[in-house]
Amino acid sequence: MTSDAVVDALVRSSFQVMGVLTRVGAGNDLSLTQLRVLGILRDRRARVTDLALFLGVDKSSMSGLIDRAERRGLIGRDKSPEDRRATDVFLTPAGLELTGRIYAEVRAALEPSTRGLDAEQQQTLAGLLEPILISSAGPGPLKPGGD
Amino acid sequence: MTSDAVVDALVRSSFQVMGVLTRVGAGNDLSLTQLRVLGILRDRRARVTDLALFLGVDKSSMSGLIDRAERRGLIGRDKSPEDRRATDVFLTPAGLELTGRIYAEVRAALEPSTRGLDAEQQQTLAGLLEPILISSAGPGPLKPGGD
DNA sequence: TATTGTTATACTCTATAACTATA
DNA sequence: TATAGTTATAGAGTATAACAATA
Repeated sequence: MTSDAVVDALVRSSFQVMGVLTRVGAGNDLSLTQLRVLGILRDRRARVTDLALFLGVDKSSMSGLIDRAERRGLIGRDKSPEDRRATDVFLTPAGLELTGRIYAEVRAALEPSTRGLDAEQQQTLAGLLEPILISSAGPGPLKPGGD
Repeated sequence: MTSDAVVDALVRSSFQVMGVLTRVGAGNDLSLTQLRVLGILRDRRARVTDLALFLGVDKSSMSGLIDRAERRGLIGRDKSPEDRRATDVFLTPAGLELTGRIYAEVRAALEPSTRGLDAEQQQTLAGLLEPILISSAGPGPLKPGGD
């Protein structure tokens, strides 16, 4: 059985974290979804469909997101050599640089939220959030955005 | 000092919680923002500007959100008796009913995420998230969506 | 036939600017 | 003058449907 208190705390803290991410993104003219795309591509290439699955959006929406980021020079597209139907998406040097700066901003912006916890509490919190994550995150290069 | 591990766990769990909320909302033809509006109005009336401040959106965006919810019969508007410039927004009986059902859905959808934790761990988690919340939540009827 | 990605279309969400009504 | 709210406008994000290219 799950108590309402945990659920409420999770939901409210999530809205707060999302608020921070939204604001940092907006400060760089990036939506929350684009922020995630950049984060995913930070250490790998990915296909359009895989990105769409992971983010839980339609592939047509993904096309638009990539279009706009590509127009800004943050993202590039390559025809996949293995499957000529597929398109590999990747960060340009400018995209990589921006992503790095934004992630530093996110950590800085979230710092006040975690400042109230000492090192041990932070470790405990990270540990308790782990089982919540494993219910969706898995191995493999990218996982669908299911629950 | 804040470790990257906590921040990463917070961000990732938040995206997962948002994913659940987005899916539950979509299943009821409601955006995340509209879900929040209904949640806020569940136990109080609120003015347009206060809602906008709390959600971190412009008042003109708020007007549109309210318009669409009103058109669906979920929300009503009243001219405030105290200040005739202001508009009080509230849930209709249909809106209240829908909100109740949706919140039950959200708890059910989030249940698998918290199932891995026993009662004591859940309590600990809620407690550790508390300091994160207090950095933004406060007393008063509604608080702006700042960090 | 099935899959990958794009395009066309329509609607929601969002902010900015201009406006009305009230304070 | 300042504040509360709406409307007009424009752009991003989203899904559905139809399409071309490839498997």
